[in-house]
Amino acid sequence: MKAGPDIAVIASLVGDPARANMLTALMDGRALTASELAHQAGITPQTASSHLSKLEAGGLIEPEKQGRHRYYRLTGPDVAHVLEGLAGLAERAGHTRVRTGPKEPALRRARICYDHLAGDLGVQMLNSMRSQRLVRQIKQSIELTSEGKRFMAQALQIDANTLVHPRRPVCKACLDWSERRHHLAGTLGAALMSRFTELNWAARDPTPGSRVVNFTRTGEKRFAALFGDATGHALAKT
Amino acid sequence: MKAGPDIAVIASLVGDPARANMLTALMDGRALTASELAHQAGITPQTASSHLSKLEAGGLIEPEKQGRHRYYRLTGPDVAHVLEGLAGLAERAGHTRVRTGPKEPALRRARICYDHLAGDLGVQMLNSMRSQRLVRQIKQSIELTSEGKRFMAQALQIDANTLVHPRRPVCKACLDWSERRHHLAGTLGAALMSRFTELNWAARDPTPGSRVVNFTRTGEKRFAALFGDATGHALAKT
DNA sequence: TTCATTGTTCGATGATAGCCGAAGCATCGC
DNA sequence: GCGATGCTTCGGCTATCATCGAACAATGAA
Repeated sequence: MKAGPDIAVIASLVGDPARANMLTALMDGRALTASELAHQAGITPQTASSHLSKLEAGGLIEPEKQGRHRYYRLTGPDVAHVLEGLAGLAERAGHTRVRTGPKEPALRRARICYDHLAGDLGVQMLNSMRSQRLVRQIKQSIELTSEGKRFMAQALQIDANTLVHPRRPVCKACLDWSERRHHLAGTLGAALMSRFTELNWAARDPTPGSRVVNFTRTGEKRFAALFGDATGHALAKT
Repeated sequence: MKAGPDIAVIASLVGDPARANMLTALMDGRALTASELAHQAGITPQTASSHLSKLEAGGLIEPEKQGRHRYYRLTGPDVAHVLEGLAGLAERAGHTRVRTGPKEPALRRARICYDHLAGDLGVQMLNSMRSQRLVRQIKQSIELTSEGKRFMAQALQIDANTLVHPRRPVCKACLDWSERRHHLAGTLGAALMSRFTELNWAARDPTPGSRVVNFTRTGEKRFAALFGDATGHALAKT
């Protein structure tokens, strides 16, 4: 008579409180690690692992391995839209919820990730480079366009030809620790960071062990002039 | 730490296969009886009753009592949108489903409901009257506008003043047995039907006990000229 | 009234699924 | 190499919840 589960299987995935908490934590387009999602949902890692594999099998989230971590994000904006719709119905029915807060503002703003720029400004830079078509991103791999090469030479005196390295890519998308979006790694990312310090636009914080990067006033202006503040909006797919 | 159920409660309502089947059966905006929804879901009436009260408590459906029956419909187009979104995600994940078929075409087309016109044409007539602003509908109650009175007098020689009755309203929305949308009842509905027979536009089927109404060729043309074929689209609320 | 139909409530049963402890891989840093 | 961290798999426990039988309430028809 009737067909299989259909929308019920998807809805039941969202229907579990633990999974729903995970999904709402991912709604802004960021990617979170499995253990963070477990913490968000208030469950142990082993339970979270079970939930995450179910969500992945249902096509709601997709993983990205990065070292020991496993980052999860929503598979697309349509998933977020459905979640928003459900939240709307829930609100209409009288249910509410709370939000989380930020922490460590300086570290979130700008910091060193190995040898390149990370944090809010790092993500912002890559977003701007994408929208200016300085780079072209196919899946995980990024490459510099011809306009990008011109831009690097002209604005920052970086010769793209000197960046090629036998064991390291020129451009690489690196998942950002605080923003949970990609910023630019690779030899270009490193070259940009060292250029910023050479030009006195920015410097690593003197406190030993700190990874905070402090921008000077003029440095921040010049940076903004080159890489705007094209703050990617919430649902943009990294 | 975390707030209440939030979207999980809503999603878990849709997450049960039986409830999901009920909701998808309601997605086209029609209203169905409790027992029909039970049949759609393949469960017994008592189980369906439990599900329906939960869905109603969750604000996804709303009931309308009509005689012995209890018709349920979605509370609004937003519910249907969320269900569509879930169906999209389910389809993307590889799940499918089937559809039901029609039956009893003549009876669905046009028939007598007590003393007025029901079926596809009955629903069509009320829809057309609404879009022509001949009637004004507030909630369940319908009233004839001044244009409506003019229209009735001019096109069909019906004097609205003769329709008032101590114990029966002039206009009344009556839930349609086959279409599951409203058609026009009340003294106006009855007057229209008898006028149609007087004008030889339509006649009750001669077979004893049949409630089918047969329209003549010219009758169908005249009827269409007055009440167009403003087929209400799926998500229009009744 | 009496009967039939529709829909509800109650109670018991059963199966699904979330949950965690313990152990097993994989990766990173030393 | 070693230990630490992050994540997964396995096994068993428990609770929630869908399901149906039976009885009850409400409405319409004869």
